[in-house]
Amino acid sequence: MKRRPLARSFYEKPTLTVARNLLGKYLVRERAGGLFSGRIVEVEAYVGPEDRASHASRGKTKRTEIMFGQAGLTYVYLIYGMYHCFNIVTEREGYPAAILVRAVELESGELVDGPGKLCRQLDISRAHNRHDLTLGKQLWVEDRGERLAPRMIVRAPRIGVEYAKEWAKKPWRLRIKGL
DNA sequence: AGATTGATCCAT
DNA sequence: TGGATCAATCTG
Repeated sequence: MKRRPLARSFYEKPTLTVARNLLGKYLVRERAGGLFSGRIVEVEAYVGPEDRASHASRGKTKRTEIMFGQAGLTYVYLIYGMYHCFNIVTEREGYPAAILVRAVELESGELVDGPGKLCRQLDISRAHNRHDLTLGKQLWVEDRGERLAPRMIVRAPRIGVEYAKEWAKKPWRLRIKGL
């Protein structure tokens, strides 16, 4: 099967637009045994330097500088010393924004619900930090023709960011309805 | 509700 | 250099 990674232009757009467009796309992982993929069913947007829920809101550090970088690259970090979270950088260079992929549906139909479990399942770790998703190697996102009507997308506040006060209320978690 | 676990960040 | 924090998950 031909590899058709989404182009950089897909990611160089307003983060909420990219987030919406990511739902129904496929996250593909290349392993020794072949290709494994999951249909993206839930994401969260982290947008701009003001967003207190975003790691980038405390400025550019060694860890977070990737969020200020080129769209279409990954931001993978370790959380609670145990779990990895997989994010995709969006928008223009210099503007910190990314999308956390929270849940996918495997080819088997199994729902992998939660960013830590998702990374464990697809064997994604910090080794994949700053990986370029537009190359179609090891890890990428592809379009398999699914188009979601707006009414199929449910918006809700982001998980686990209560410390962000006002920003925690923003409905920047997007999920395919019925999952 | 509590424990887990270690990288990161910043101030003591 | 020490300690608080954390975009999560599991167990009870």
